[in-house]
Amino acid sequence: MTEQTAPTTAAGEPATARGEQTRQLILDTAMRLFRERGYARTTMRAIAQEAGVAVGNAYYYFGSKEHLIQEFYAHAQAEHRATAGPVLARETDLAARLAGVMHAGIDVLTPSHSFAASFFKTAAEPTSPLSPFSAESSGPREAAIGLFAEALDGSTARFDPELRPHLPELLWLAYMGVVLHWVYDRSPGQARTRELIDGAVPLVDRLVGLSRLRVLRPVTRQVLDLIRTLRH
Amino acid sequence: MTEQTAPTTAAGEPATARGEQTRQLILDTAMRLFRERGYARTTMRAIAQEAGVAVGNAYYYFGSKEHLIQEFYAHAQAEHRATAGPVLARETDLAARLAGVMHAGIDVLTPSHSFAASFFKTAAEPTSPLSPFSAESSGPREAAIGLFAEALDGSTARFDPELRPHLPELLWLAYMGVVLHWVYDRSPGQARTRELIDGAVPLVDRLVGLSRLRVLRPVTRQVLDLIRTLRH
DNA sequence: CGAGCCACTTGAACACGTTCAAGATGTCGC
DNA sequence: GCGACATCTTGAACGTGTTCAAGTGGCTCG
Repeated sequence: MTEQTAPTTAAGEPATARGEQTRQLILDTAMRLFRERGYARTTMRAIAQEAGVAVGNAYYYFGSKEHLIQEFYAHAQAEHRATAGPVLARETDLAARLAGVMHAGIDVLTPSHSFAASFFKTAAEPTSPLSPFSAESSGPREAAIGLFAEALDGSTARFDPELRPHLPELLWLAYMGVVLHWVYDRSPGQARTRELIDGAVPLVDRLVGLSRLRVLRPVTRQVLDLIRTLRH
Repeated sequence: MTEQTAPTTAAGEPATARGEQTRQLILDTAMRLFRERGYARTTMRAIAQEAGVAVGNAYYYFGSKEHLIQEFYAHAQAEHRATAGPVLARETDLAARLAGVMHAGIDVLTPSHSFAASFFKTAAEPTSPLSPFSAESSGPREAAIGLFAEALDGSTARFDPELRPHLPELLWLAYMGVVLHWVYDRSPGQARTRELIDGAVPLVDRLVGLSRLRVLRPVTRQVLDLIRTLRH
């Protein structure tokens, strides 16, 4: 269904106060039901009924069931920024800043872990507008990468300056790996993922520092060459 | 639907020659249609009709539409092994062996790139039996990891022996990253992914060799500690 | 105050994956 | 040959996401 043509733009934005209200009502109801029953077991009919509107009305505001998730996505992104703010204002150590940003991201996602898996399913599809690599997601993606740029620039860490242009994106990619782990993490409270962050961040910190080392210069160059090749 | 209880076992294996034949017929038809029209646009009704059987008959042999993909999955795994065989018999250089295994994997997948994306969508769901990390996939997964163990052991490369127990799985993980890139790769013939392999393999080769370096001993330890922590 | 317009709302209808009770087909023991 | 049993095979029916032609309501302009 989504295979041929993924919807490129969301359904119409509301133009009146009444519309805005209905839209919010449907969205809130959907999020509540998703959390209560999970994504798959929440039907569009149930959402409409609980919200007291017709099924077609939900489709007036949201192009598909997936688009309801996209809202959640954007919301989480904004919350991530807000939650990471204090840490970035306080810490100067790179490891602390990175850990802060990553933990903040997981903090925001945690209450939704149960249905984030289904969310992830559709997000994983390359043609889906929900994909973190898609053009439609470029806004939130850039914002997230910016968060890592900020974590980097506000720190006292020293590293090979050649790395600077690409490091934020690499860190974001590592964070995507963490999120991937989190999605699959069945340990209570996703504690395993917390351990992953706490273990991986010092490692990354150390590697970044090592980039100043002479022996590793060729490796750094090789990494950068690879990135440049892939980028065109 | 798959959210609550993912089907743990495939539908009944055929017990008669007739059954085996019907099963094969349905499978071949499905694969043909998947390639022709893509996964989403191929309906179970179409498969049944083209195969000349009733819709319910397909469900007698395959628990769901996803299970049809699982067949493809297993088949590709076996083919990967076969395709990688000659390279592993010929080469002794680690980089050449790794590149051989990875290129062989992509070779096998390439004809199915168009519908592998949809395949990937369901495989990405953590609760899906199709997930490369799932218990149901442990057979193919172990086989794939074994392929990398073989690539490692048959090579002349030297590295920190402490790495040996974990390296095959790490290499497999890197390969999963390559596959992920391939799925998203829209360049003609997925040439970009080939470049990724050719660029990343020498890098991995070099890093593995560097593990013997004194300065990097702490980093190696840190990596191994992290892995051990995550593994329990 | 009325006509026209636009934003919104409705719910029946559609196509799809999936289920299942009923039947058809073969095979084996006697 | 024949009954009994396991192995298939059938297609109508169900629940789902989604569409769309037909409304409904309130606002503006004259």
